[in-house]
Amino acid sequence: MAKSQSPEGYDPRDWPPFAVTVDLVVLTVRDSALSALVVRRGEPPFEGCAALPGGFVREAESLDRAASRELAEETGLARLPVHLEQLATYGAVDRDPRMRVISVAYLALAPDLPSPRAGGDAAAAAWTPVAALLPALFPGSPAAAADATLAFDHAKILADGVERARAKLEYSPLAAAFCPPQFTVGELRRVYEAVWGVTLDPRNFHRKVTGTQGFLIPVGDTTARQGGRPAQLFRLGDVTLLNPPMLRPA
Amino acid sequence: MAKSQSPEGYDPRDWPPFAVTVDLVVLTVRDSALSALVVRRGEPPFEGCAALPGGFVREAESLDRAASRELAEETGLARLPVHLEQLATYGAVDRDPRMRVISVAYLALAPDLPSPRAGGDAAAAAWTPVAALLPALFPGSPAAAADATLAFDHAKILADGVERARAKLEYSPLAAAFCPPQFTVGELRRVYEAVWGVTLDPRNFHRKVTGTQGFLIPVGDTTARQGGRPAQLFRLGDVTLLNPPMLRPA
DNA sequence: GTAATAGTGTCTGTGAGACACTATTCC
DNA sequence: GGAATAGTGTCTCACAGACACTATTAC
Repeated sequence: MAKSQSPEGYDPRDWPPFAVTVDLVVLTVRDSALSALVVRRGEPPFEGCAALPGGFVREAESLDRAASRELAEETGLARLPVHLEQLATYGAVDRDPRMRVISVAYLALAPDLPSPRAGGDAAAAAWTPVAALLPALFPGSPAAAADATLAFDHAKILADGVERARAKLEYSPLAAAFCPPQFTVGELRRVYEAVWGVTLDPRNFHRKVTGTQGFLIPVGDTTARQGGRPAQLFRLGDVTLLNPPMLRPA
Repeated sequence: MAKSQSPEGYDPRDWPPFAVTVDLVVLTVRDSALSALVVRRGEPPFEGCAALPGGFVREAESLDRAASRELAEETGLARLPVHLEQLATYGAVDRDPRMRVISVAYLALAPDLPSPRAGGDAAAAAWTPVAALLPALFPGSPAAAADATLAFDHAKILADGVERARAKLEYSPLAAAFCPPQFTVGELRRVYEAVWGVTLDPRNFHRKVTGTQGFLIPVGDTTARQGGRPAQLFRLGDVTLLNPPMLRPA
């Protein structure tokens, strides 16, 4: 930004125009499986492939606003109780064969929504288990289905998003973004297990998570959503950083 | 990217053109102070302010290539022994008063280079202590000088870059990117102290860093660059993740 | 000698993981 | 009763931080 050839201001010839889009990695936990929102492409290139939802940034909106607008459009829900943060930007010259596109990817974490999308958009978005899209991230999972190939560089973007989510669960209370407002320790544990792709000792997990100051606030009620002994309900506390962190097993 | 109004392909009217730039947060440790490379603006807006080096992305180069090209131009060095990674993208509507600019920021970590810049560019880049640019990041440092105000949203970008560097020192061997190819434990400790803005116990630091498998490889030689008992020289090992991590003091 | 830096040893508290055990529900 | 989930207690090992002590240089 400091090196224009015309020091008095910007000459349009100085800067080649780029198309700027936002792509969304929207994750949730459904049936104990980490799942991502994908659309089905109906036209070339990559016709028939799965793709991440996204769209062009408008002239008068910030990147953050473009991301939340696209998220609302794709899910059909206006006020979404989700976490949304910028992930990274992808700008390889040939990432879109038609033209030069810079894509700013965002990561969204959502609780298991009753219906993936109720709105009336052309390409219906659907939840797909990440293990089917990127088997390499979940060792031991079956090979990817043929129709689970992601278009463009979206496999890389999704992988980066999953890795970001995995890392954030360690030192932030973000796992609760996958849960309803009130949840049990067991539900929270299943989130960690689904995102990390591991199994955790329920007893150590319980002791650790309830012992971390400010993470979980008991609501005082109990529930028996899973069968077995009813569990205490909690809501998320106000910490932004977990201390000590929840470390992934080595 | 999935929601063009003209499904057969892209119509230029679909996507408003944006200028795309890269901005660089280049950090080094000079005289035990974390310092950043800044240029002095010679024209409005923000005339006379400090700014991060950067420039427009060219039509046929990737974002990563644009960043390393700008870095080479600003430092005047062709083959730089630096770490370079993408930081984040800044796209507020009014971040540049003249036009809509999307800026992809990159973070570079460099050893203390003999001369900040030998090349012949208009705005000479100079190393400035981060504590002078962003006193809030270093509690106890004197207030910022008047000429240390950063242009545009560069204060936020620099703060994000410093925070990224601080976090990466914990779980990656990236502190060595601030050191020459061979270095002592004391030099490495001064890097941690400068970046984190803390003082560390030299004895515990030594035991911990030499005990982390794969981090430091003894070269077999010694040096007495600091006066006092000569210290062993090490080179960086081949780990990419420190286990256990070097945790910042709470 | 003193000052300065390098490096080792030892103790103590905290926390992670393994796992025995009890509690409360549904069937 | 048995199966399933919730929750507590206890043990062991690893590591972070505090700090005494020795080692090797420059002056």
